[in-house]
Amino acid sequence: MPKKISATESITAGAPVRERLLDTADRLFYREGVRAVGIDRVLAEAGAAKASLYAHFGSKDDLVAAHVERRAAAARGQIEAWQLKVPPAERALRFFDWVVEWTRTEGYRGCPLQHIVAEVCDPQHPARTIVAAQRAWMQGKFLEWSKAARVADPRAVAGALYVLFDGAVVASEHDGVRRAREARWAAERLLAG
Amino acid sequence: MPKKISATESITAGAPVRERLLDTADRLFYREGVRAVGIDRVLAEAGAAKASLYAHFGSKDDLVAAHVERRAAAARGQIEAWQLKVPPAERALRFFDWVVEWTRTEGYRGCPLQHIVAEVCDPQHPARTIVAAQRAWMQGKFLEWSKAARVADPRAVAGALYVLFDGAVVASEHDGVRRAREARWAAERLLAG
DNA sequence: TCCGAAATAGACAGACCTGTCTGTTTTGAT
DNA sequence: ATCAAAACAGACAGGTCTGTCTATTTCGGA
Repeated sequence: MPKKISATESITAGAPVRERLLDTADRLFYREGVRAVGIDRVLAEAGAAKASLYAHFGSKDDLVAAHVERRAAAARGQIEAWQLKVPPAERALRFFDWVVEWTRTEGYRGCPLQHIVAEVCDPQHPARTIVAAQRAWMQGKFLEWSKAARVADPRAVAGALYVLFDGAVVASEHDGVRRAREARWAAERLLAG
Repeated sequence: MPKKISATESITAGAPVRERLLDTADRLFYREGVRAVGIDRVLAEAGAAKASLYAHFGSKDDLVAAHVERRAAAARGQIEAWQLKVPPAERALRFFDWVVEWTRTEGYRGCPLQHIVAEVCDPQHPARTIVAAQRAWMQGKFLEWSKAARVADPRAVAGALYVLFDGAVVASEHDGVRRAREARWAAERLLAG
């Protein structure tokens, strides 16, 4: 008799258990928050045993960190790939097209990295160090793009663009895509002047 | 023998119990998050009995909502008062001075209203409706100030300023006041052009 | 076919959570 | 001084949480 496959675990059923756990945790943690989702929910929806989770990840905190690292790495990968299709001088502005697309995606609920900082107040938490690293990486990108855009003050513009980006991400969570578009409009004016 | 006063409850000890509870909840919820703080913590630090909490607030969710409403009302009050000291045409820009001051305050940890949306995924939660109302109010303010600043496109500028505001608030939580200052710099350029 | 590694199932401990309920003490107004 | 409302103290129920542990099953390679 074939192994039973429940509706909730159908997406990654059959995959190695570590992948199944991370896929499920990633989805639930983003959708409902890392504190609201317990281990048992993840195990049930992943169709995995508790011992497997602790063998692969060690603790819930480390599972949360793995989820954050996966999201961060995915974002870096997408941004790097997207970059290649855009001339360097246009990247600072057209990055906001990428943001608009992101905030338009089904089930968009804001930035998981921002959420972690809201949910986990301990700055020593493994997930928080990943967030800090990602922010440093993003800061570097904004500076690189601002320089390539040949603006008068690349450092100031890079900082302003980062604020616009953070704002677009969180404001779109509340008010919808219009905020991401407004951020793009603002970015255009900052880069033009 | 005088009533014992513990160190943690010293700030509002002696005040009516409802006020004591709300003060304590407000402080703990903001500092550690509404899910991380249980009512037993609130009761212990407020020096109150459980029955008092449920008599005055009905449930933890309603206590959370009261905390959010208090923060929202305090922000409205501060902004209305600050407004009076600034000529209408300068309000859009100089609002960001207010933001800089806020993000400089001791123990600043971002916007409690943004945190609520990250922590509570149910849009029907009483606290979420308060957040939505506050955002509508802020949107009105930005539009009013943008019109008074006599910019070419007040609606677009108002939207951009709101994104900058959200961004300043969340980015300063991660990276410190510099982000709020960068937001002010960007606002100045948006309002000048 | 057999063996070992990996995964599963699930009981269990110990802590914490919200909310209810009972009984006692305090307090303030008459 | 008396009485009623309010607050306190704390047990209790019923649930959830993370993490550990034991025992069983699955499965691929030699």
